[in-house]
Amino acid sequence: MTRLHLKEAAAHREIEAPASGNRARRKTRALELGVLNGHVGYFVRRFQVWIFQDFVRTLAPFDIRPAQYSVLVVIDANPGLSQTDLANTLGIQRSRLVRLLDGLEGRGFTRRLPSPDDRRSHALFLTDDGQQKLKRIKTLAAAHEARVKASLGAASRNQMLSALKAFAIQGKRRNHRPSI
Amino acid sequence: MTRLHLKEAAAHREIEAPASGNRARRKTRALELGVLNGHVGYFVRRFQVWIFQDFVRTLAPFDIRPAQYSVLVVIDANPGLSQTDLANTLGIQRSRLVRLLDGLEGRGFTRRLPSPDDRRSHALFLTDDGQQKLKRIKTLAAAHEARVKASLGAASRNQMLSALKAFAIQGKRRNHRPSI
DNA sequence: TATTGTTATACTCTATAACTATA
DNA sequence: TATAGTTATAGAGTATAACAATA
Repeated sequence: MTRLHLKEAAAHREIEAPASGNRARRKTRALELGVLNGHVGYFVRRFQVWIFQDFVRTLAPFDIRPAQYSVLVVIDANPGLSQTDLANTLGIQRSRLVRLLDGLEGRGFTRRLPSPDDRRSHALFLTDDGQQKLKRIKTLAAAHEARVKASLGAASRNQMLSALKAFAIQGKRRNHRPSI
Repeated sequence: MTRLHLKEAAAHREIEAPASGNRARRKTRALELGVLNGHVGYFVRRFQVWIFQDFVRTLAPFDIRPAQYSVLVVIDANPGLSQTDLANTLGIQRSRLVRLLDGLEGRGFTRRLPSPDDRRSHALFLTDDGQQKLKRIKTLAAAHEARVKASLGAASRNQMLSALKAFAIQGKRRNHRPSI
């Protein structure tokens, strides 16, 4: 307890100090991350936020967010799939997918057709317009991906991608829950 | 357009098929990820969600979430820092940090003391109890991290960590905004 | 004028539970 | 009984704008 207080006091003093170490007036202290340096999750999260920001910015002309993009892509790659299958594939809640599809359908990207063999479920398709727009969307997404690659370095990017894919595949065995 | 419709029809037929390829009755189709396979962001996001889920589950005895953990750790490593410095370090909004600290302070983890050299700002500290609890919290967090390492493989995990750190450091030069 | 902490608002997203109509 | 789609709710998190006190 005593030691802790001394430690606090010392650090407190540190910010009281002139802090003229760098240049004119130091605006931000150099901060320690402590044990966060040993947590992959911390850096993964920061990276993910940055990626999403860049994605949203890049896709702004189409007003498409990452989740919407993944929905469009998977429907395009698996026409006629059900909402449950789509939700499970993407690791999102069925209930969340409903509003996601409502939005995309309202904007003319997707359609819900009656499933031919189960009257409870829908068969999902892209509209013709949705298909055409998706092509252009994919071009912008590719530009985004190039930026990711550049900011990470091609080698690291490729290593990371295969490591994460291995994790994802392994995850299918890990549990059967919607989230990975 | 014709080709697209044919493609749709073919896939549609696929789900109409008996689908008895695997075992008794196939519950979920094997779905294609399409171009998502080329997007790091998709897999990073899935990984990040899994990590957070595991973290929350592991830290449940202390009811501590990732953001709260990172706040505690950085205050512990930089006693007396200001809210703005903390927010910038973690890449979160100043406005978000307010409620985060309200919660932690209400639970006796942290304290806001008046800054000695700027009456606008606060100097943040852990309470004695907060320090003691954080030690035990770190133990659980380490167990979580071991699980991350195991599910990723030690080699991939280390590569990923250093690649993400390099990205984060580079990001400090990239822009001065709070988000990385 | 600029910055610090704060309040407020809008959206996105995760997590759950429950309901209906089908199976 | 179980499943598909849906509705509703709670909470976390991002993004943004504005305000009072202080620099």
